[in-house]
Amino acid sequence: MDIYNEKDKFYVAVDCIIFGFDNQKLKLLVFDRRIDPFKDSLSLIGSFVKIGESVSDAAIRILKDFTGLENVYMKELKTYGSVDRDPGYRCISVAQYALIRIDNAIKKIVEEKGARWYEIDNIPNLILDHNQMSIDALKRIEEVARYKPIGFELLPKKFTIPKLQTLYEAIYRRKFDTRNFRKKILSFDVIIKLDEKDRTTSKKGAYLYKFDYKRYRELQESGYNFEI
Amino acid sequence: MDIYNEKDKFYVAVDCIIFGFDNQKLKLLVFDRRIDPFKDSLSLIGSFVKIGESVSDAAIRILKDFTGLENVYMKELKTYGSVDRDPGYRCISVAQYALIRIDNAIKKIVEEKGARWYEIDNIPNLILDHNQMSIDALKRIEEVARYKPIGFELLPKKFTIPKLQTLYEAIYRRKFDTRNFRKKILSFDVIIKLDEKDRTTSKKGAYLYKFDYKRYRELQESGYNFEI
DNA sequence: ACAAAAGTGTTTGGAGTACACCCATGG
DNA sequence: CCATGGGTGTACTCCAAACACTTTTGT
Repeated sequence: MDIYNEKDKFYVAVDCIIFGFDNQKLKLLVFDRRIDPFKDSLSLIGSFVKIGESVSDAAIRILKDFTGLENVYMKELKTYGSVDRDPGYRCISVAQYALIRIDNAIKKIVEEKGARWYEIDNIPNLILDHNQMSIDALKRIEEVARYKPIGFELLPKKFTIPKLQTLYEAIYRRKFDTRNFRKKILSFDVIIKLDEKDRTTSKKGAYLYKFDYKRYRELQESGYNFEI
Repeated sequence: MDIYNEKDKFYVAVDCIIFGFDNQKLKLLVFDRRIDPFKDSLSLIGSFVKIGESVSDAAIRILKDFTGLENVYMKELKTYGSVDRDPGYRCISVAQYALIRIDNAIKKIVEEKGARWYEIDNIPNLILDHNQMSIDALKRIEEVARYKPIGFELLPKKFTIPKLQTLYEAIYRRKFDTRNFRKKILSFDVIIKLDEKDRTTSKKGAYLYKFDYKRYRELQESGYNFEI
């Protein structure tokens, strides 16, 4: 074992599966490739890891290069390592999924970069194994959302409970009962009611809340379970 | 982006975190390295992925080479990709965790290979980031065991309910109530009672059961939840 | 007969689910 | 004044958790 053989060296790529929420639907960020290989096809964003860079740093760099975003919720999904996954050269990809807030700033940035949001049940053909990555990432989000409050990563800093509910309904593709949903969310005791209302979606207006990261971490340390 | 640079090529390793259960404690399989680098240190098993081999095939090959085992429950844990994780050369490792049944055959094999089982809360110093891998894998097992019946992978084909309970107590490091545990396990309806008894641990003898993989898959397809 | 593990039921509290109406406001 | 989305309470069901004694049999 442990025989060093120069032939057995690989390109290592990072591909990012980026999800956003536009207050209605859960969406995937897809890029129109302007350069070869696969020019004019659709793909996720990705790039090779540089030899002097950690895989996670590469992921952060790639996300920033393509979207301008930093401090984004991003986690490793899994490694895609089949021999023939990329016909051009032998390359393994460490896929990462990211959750971002869609606001006007990001909207503009991504459009400039030739990107588009697609609804998750209407994803177009992507290059290589990028469709599989998207499917796997979506499944992972469903799993993770079950016991970690990742939903807040997709919402603006200030959000209303009805929006939060719409988000979870988008993730799980089913409706929740308003009263039960509120009860559950509030019972976690990790969101703080603000004195402002959001009147953009109703005349009455809905109270804005913010996520209490500090309290969340406290509860998490003590083994609390956020199962939705 | 996508600039091919021969310099940016990596060795890709697979390291396997192998857990076993000896009817009492959950244990980790650790190897005494007989070759350089790190000769005479302790480590997990691992090797480089070959250029013509998928990452998952490499994992299967490595496990077989070191333990002789095939058809083992093995899943990807995560990728370890820091720049300085291996001082010798730039190398990323795709760690995999595996669950195996400890029987006499495997006992003999692993001893011949210079391997030893260590109790999970008494793991010695391992090379590189292998201690971190073990910690991460253990945490993952706890998570997965919560909603998938992976426990059966660690037990003999025929097992008793008290043994199954001991296993879960080893994974979660806490005691369960006998009556509630039985009730829960039997309610899943995925184990089949046999006509034999195991009398090795008591005079009365405990009925042996086997896992019903077919039924398990059926239930899984229909979205059943095996939360312990 | 006794030690040691296997096996068995019931009660209780809390959480999930189902369900329908009033509120506030802008137009 | 009415249309629209926001917000609230209760009853029922079911599952998890707590809890103690009997059975079997080798020694």
